Amino acid sequence: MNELADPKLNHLLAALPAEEFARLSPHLEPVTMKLGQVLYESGGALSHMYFPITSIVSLLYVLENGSSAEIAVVGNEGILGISLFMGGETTPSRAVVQSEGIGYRLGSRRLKDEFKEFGPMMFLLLRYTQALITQMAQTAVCNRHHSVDQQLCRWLLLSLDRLSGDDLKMTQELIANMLGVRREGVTEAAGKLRHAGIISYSRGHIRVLDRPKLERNVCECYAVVKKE
Amino acid sequence: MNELADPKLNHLLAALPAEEFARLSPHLEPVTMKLGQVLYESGGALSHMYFPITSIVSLLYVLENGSSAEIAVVGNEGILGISLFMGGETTPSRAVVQSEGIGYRLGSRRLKDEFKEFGPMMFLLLRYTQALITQMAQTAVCNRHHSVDQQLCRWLLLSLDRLSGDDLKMTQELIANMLGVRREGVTEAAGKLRHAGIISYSRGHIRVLDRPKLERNVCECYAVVKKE
DNA sequence: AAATATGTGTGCGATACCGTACAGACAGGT
DNA sequence: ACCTGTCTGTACGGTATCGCACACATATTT
Repeated sequence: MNELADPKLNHLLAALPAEEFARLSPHLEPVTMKLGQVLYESGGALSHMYFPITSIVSLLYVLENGSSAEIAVVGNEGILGISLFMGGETTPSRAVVQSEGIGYRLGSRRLKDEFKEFGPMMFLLLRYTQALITQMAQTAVCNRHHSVDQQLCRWLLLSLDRLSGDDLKMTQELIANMLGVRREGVTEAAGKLRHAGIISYSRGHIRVLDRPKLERNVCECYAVVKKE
Repeated sequence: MNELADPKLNHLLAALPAEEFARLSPHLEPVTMKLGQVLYESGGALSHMYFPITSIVSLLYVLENGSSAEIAVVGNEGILGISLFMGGETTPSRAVVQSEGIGYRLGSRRLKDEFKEFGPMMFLLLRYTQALITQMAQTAVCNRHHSVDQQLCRWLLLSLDRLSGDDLKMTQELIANMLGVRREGVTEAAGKLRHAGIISYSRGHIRVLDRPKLERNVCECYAVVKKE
């Protein structure tokens, strides 16, 4: 990668006043995030905080028996590694790259120093954490009360919002992991959407054809999370 | 109430260094929390932060159609109103008193001032928030993957841990609201536990007879949340 | 070209939970 | 003692999701 993306494409970094950004930017390290890459393991130590630019990362919570559920999604609107400044050294969830792309990262030491300046960075991080909590809560109720069909719509839209095009590279198997349902359930729900002419897909490539229709199928949870 | 409880029975206040506690304590206002009382409405403004002593409060997330799910429980180990210092003026969830009791509260203005001292209070609050996030995440996966039976066990144990005795005052209807299931589902699950000699109950009074057995029925989620 | 791996479609029966309906048990007030 | 409201027990069909099994299609490797 010869051309480096502007760190300010991450909304959080963009919201930082010039002075703070200048102080931080020498320490920002560009990283490419590969599909399926695990940034944090659940219970593991955190060495960096990540600022996605074109990538999307899922926060998964994994049970002992291996079944899992997505509790939040982070794209260029947010950051990964909030536990770092919240006081824990470890994170309870696993962070998996859901859509390949680039981003920046910041060493934990540097981040903590910046946080302890009690400046704009701290308030930004806290406000984002608040938004993340909201997203988690909404996801939790959605899990409980809405059908797989609806959840798939929500998931597609949330992913789409964080990407430029109408394409996403993602197998039904992986989506099933995120939603915490069977792969067959996703196949069926996706089949309905395809039949309705809303999406098309094949072997790990999904294309959204009719976004307005997709939005008419989704549950209220999408709007709430989007507002963030 | 002539006799006032010691504010330090709240773990968070207890963890505060003497100096900070002295500064805060004149502003702590004792409150009684009645069963079913709503401390915060979802989307509403927050005037105070609450420190439960003998009460237990549930954080509920309510959908448009009225169905709800509990996303976290707070007793004397924690606080209510984290949105206050996280930067939002409103909270996304509804806070309902689940077990009658007393507590203290602190005006939002005073709290924010204290938070901005960037002292021990801030770090305590942040660490607790981290624990709360963990609890929310665990609850979310539990919702998705575990049976009503297991969730009821978890719920009973979590409530019990925050009380002194083996009794709780709580109808099956309310438990159902918390777990986001039908009342009949709770009746059935509770019936099984009673039949197994683990609990007894009648008209809003539940008594746990055999806690070890209850713990053998619960899912892993309980242990994780308890560790906090 | 053949062999293998990966992703998707489909078709069961099993089951957990839902929605609804109603009956009985108990508490409190008049 | 009665009425009324609240809490609990039970039943029944309906449905979404599960768990499993297997066929098929399309990439990827050999």
